[in-house]
This record gives sequence, structure tokens and C-alpha cells, in this order.
Amino acid sequence: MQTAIAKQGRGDVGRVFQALGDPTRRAILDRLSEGPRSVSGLAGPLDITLTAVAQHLAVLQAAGLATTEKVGRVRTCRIEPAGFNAVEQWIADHRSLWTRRLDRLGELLAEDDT
Amino acid sequence: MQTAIAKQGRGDVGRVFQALGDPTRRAILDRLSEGPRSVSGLAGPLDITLTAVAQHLAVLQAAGLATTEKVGRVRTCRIEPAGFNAVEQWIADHRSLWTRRLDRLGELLAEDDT
DNA sequence: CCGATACTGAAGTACATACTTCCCTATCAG
DNA sequence: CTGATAGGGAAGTATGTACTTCAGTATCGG
Repeated sequence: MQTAIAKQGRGDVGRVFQALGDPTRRAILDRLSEGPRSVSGLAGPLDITLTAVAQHLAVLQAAGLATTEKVGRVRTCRIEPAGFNAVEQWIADHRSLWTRRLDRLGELLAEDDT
Repeated sequence: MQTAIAKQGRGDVGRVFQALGDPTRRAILDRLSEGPRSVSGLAGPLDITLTAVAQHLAVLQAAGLATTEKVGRVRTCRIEPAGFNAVEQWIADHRSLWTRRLDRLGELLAEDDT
């Protein structure tokens, strides 16, 4: 067990990467980074309809990147930092593989040279 | 200059995230992590056509995640570790924002509590 | 030279995704 | 109560994306 790629419980990395692939969703996360917002508060500067924002939020929630809570008639949206762990972990795991590869390559060039 | 989000030269993060969103492309990167491969070498265990793999490789190249070099009639594909820097940077930058937010939140709860 | 190998290009298809509009429900302000 | 505000649900559209097949074009082995 060296490649501990499947970690972090549930969130499959694919969902997260795909969620982050959309510029509008990244914009939403940008705004949420500044603090919690309502759905219409998010929709305002984005120049898309409320419905579209709600759909993006559903994606972000499914990916574990945001949480929402409805209080009165207002749904408050927050960022979910833990959702990013899986992705960072995935990259870190893979990066360690490459570097190991590259180190190995260096050794091979040094000792197994013609 | 605090939010150094637009760094790392060219690669826009969107492309990278989107490229990583596809499971087939992640599988390709997995195999490339073990070392360079030819296009058909990648296609074999993936159960898709050569053409499809070539298209995925085009996406990975556009995202800066892989490089290819054609020698004879064989195109050799390698992973490009630097391509991941932008993404890690993006996450790191944003994470610092949230944690700052959360720290602030803690302070607010302590002094400005209802 | 000749057939197999390793791709490349163009085009087509099926499904996903990012939106929209329209309408309906719950809540708050007066 | 009445109207405005905040959002939810369903459905339609339009573009994108992941594939495929069906041709080619180089290149290598014999």
C-alpha cells in the first residue's frame, strides 16, 4: 500500500476536479471565500439567473466544496475547506511518484551509463 | 500583492481542473506516473480507441500536464509535473483566505457574540 | 518492395452541462 | 391581508465533450 490515493472518505476527486473546472463555480467560491452569502447575493454580480447559481451550488455541494443552510427564506452558503483535501492529497501522492521516478532516472543515468 | 492567484505563467487553472475532471485522463496520468509511454501503450489497458487516447493527450498537453515527442513513428508521452503547480497554488491561496476568515470568525464569536 | 505498425485527420453520434424561461411556494415588511 | 423578496421545480435549448468509425500518411521489419 504505497499509493494512498483513495483516501479522505467519500468525496471522489473526479467530482471535485470537475466542479472546479467551471469558471463560474470558481467565481462563486471566490466570493464565498470572503464569507457566507445568500444565493441571490451570489447571483448579483455574476450576471446569470438565480436558478443557474442554485444549480452550480448543487454541484459544489455534491463535490463537498460548499455547504448551505436555509434559515428563513434565505439560503446561506458557505465554503467547505475540507472538500479540497482530497484534491491536494491526490496531487501530492502523484507528485511523489514522479519525483521518485525522476530521482531513479538520475541514478540510472549515473550508474548504468554506457 | 497578496493574492498571487494569477501566477505560474500561462496555464489557466480552468483548463487543468477540467482536464483532471475526466477519469480516463486521470488514468492516463496514473500510467504516465510510472514512466513514459507510447500512445498505443496507453490505449491498450484503457479499452478505448487509439484516437480517443490521442484526443485526451491533446487535452492534457493543452493543460500543461503532459508533453509528447514523436521520434520515429512512435509518439512518446511524459507527465509534466510543473503543470500541477498552478492548481496547488490556487488551492493554497484560497485556503489561506478561508482560514483567515475562520480565525476572524472565532474572534467575532468571542467578542461580538449575540 | 510490402505488409504490419503507429499514429493522424475529418466527420458523426450520444450524452453531459450550462444555461434559460415559466410557474409555484414560502416568508418577511407594511 | 397584500405585495415584494428569496428561492425551488420542471422542462427546453444550445453548446461541449467523449467517444466512435473510416479513411489516410509515415515508418519499421524482413
